[in-house]
Amino acid sequence: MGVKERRAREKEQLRQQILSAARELFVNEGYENVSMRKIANKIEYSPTTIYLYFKDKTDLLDSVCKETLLNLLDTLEQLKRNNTDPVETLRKSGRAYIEFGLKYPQDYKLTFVIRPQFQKGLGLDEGSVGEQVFNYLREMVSECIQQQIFQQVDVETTGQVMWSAVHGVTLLLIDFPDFPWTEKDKLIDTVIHTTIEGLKA
Amino acid sequence: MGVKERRAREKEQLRQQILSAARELFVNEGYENVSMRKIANKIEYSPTTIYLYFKDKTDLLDSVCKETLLNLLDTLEQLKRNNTDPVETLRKSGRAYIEFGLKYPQDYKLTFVIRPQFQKGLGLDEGSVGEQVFNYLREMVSECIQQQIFQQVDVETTGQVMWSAVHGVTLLLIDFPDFPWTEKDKLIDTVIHTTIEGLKA
DNA sequence: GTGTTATACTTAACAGTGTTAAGTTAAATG
DNA sequence: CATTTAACTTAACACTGTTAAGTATAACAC
Repeated sequence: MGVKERRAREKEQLRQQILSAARELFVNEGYENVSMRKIANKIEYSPTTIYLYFKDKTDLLDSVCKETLLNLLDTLEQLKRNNTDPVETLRKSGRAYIEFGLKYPQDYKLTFVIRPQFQKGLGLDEGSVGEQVFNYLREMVSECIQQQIFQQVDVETTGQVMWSAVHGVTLLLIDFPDFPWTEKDKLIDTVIHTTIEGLKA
Repeated sequence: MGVKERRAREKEQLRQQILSAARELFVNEGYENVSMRKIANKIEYSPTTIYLYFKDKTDLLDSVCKETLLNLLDTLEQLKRNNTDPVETLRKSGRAYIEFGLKYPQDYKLTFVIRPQFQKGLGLDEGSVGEQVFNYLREMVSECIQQQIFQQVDVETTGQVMWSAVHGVTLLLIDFPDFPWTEKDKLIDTVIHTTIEGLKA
């Protein structure tokens, strides 16, 4: 009975094709400026075919964002491998997070800014990839607290403060590219350094 | 020759009418979900009339955002009145900034997130209201540095770090209302406190 | 008061949007 | 080979931002 499996494989293949066409267009032209017809043209199918694979345009957005979060998670997880100093690991994680956002600015905005506008349900539900990313942060922060490096003992609050800092600088750098920023790397380092020192104090 | 002046006054009045109808709709229904026809209906004019007062929809957005920035600037300026301790003033300014964002979440997003997506030119040009807001921040930070309270001596970097922190927490609280945040006020206070302590260290 | 001009506004239209219902083609099953 | 089923398309609906052309009215000159 290999037929059904081949068909399923083909379906999955087209699904992926749609997804990557959508991502490419969303990223290059902006979510609002991409029409279902544009995506359809790119993959050489009729527009309505997409609706056989995705409920609607926001479902497509959802799936693109989920992929982005998986990529982010993967990037972060790779840092954990050789974690010696917990503070150094946290610092590196912060850097990696921001750099990820700057490397894929449109994907980042899509995931952390555009998506919430359309899907009130945050995508941080239990077991979701979004939650896994925040769990990673919790873990990093937790180790710093356990070693009594941080004054603040509440893991949740500490993690949220850290997230605020990196999220803030990432979005500002993306959204206001013409602003007379301090040298980019210096700004990023100072943001992370300041936050960590503040948590120590 | 009072006629021309009356006419000008009437034009300005309609312009304001359009603007406040647009703001109300943008805020309540989201920029994307508001059509020119909707705005026109609300003010009981034909859709094309709007184009006699605003170049296009993004121009309307621009004007709404400018008003928002003026409101924010006004809110901040009022804090400067009785400034005794510069650190305390900076702390209060940070709080006021975040609270402004949370009080008018849609206006905040419109100004600091949606607008940059449509208008690459940031609205932080010389002499703009946006620049005035950042100048306020510069001023606050500068006083802390002058009194040698902050270790970091670069006004620009310090200001940008501060902005990152408050911008970040504001947007996170707006965009992920269902996330299990620490008690909101505690989070805000900790973000500001951490950043300021970090800058001292 | 009448004719002319400029201003303010509207109507109609274009090319595009997300999405659905109905119709068609082609492949797998009996 | 006939039938069922899955995959895909066509046509349409109600909407979008925006422009060109047309209309009515108010202000002006005489």
